[in-house]
Amino acid sequence: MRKLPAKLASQLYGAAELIAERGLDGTKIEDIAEATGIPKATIYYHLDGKNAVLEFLLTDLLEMIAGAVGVAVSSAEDARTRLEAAVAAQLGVMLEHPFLCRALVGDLGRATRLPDLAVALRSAFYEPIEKLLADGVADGSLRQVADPGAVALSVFGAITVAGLSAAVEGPSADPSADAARFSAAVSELILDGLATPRPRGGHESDDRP
Amino acid sequence: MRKLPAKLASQLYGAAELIAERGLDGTKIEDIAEATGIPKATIYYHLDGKNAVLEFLLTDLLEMIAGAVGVAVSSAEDARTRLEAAVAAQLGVMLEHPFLCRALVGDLGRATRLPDLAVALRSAFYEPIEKLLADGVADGSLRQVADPGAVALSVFGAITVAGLSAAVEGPSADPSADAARFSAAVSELILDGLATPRPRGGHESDDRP
DNA sequence: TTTGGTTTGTACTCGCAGTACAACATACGA
DNA sequence: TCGTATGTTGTACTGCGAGTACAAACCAAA
Repeated sequence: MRKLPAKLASQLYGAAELIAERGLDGTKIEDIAEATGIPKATIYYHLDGKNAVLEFLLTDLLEMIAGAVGVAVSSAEDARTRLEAAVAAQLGVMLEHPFLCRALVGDLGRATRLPDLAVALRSAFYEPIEKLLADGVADGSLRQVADPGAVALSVFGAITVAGLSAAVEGPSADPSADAARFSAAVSELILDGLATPRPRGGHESDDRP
Repeated sequence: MRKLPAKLASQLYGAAELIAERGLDGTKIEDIAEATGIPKATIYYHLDGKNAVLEFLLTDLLEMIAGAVGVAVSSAEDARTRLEAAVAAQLGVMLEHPFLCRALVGDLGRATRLPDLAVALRSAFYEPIEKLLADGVADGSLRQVADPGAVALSVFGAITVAGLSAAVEGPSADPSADAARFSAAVSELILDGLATPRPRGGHESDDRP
């Protein structure tokens, strides 16, 4: 349980695809043992069971996301720009780890029921956004909205679902290209909205009379 | 298996809260039997096991959502207005059935692995939105976006995550008020975006120099 | 009353998570 | 060199709970 040696940790990733594909329930500990090359007895020596395997993998993913987003968010730009960067960062990490993402969707329920993970989830995904929205109002780069909490939640949903479903579509040949595509789409949506009055970013051209 | 008598169906809903709370794995068939008053043997007579219980409940939820959204979408208004109505409809149903929603999040993985459900999920949530966006471009009430598929996905995410997490927060005293609140926030986001240039709906007042 | 669907209790099988434990490896001092 | 501590692994076992088998009711209709 404590501090899982690096070698084993890296081997454990071999289980991600399995879990992503069949769900944790559909995956026997023996399968994990076989896929990772770590014998069952050893797994149990270090980890408190199946859930702990998932927890380990997902914690890692969440930390990567939180890290990347953290960097994106802490630049000196205005909040609007940082929001775009955060979107790109989150989607970038997610698309780089499609199996982990799929495992996350697949066992989201379990994940939210593992207290540590629930916290990690919140701090990886939701909190940075919440903060950016507040910053944006302060620096004038984002609008004041009526219900910031609910909006932050939606923004979080927009980003995350895009990433998750991209990951579910199966691993792509060029994750970073996909990430760029999705991140442009998401940013376009959450910054400029869908209603017709002219956007302002400028990289658009929909003038047809 | 087929056509589960109405009486049993209604009793089965008694299992929703249980499943929402502990996840399907954490819920023994015996627990379900006890909670619903339907003896285990009878459950197995009609249903193909635990998954089928979940499938039954979620199919129902998804049909309710698809139905409500379907109505909202088929009015004579322009697409923008119908989009708002669809958001409100989806959130309305979701908040009316918090336990089912929680069960859905909790066992999303299983849900997506049950083929019928995956289809129902798509057609309840995603497809109507996709269509509305296209309609909106056609009737001029919504912008043309660069990547409609990805944007539709994000919109879907924005709505659904808002609803889901509202449901997870625990059942509210006044679901329809919450639904209205969330639906306003989501519509505000996806229609007008967050960037600073003036919104156009008009019910905003953030002029502070 | 017979027939055919339901309902339910009881008792069973069986797969798999988790545990126990013994044998072995490795390492680091003394 | 031994001893002690810490990891590694095989093997055999326990226990829980899903799903099954089945027989005995039950309840229409015909």
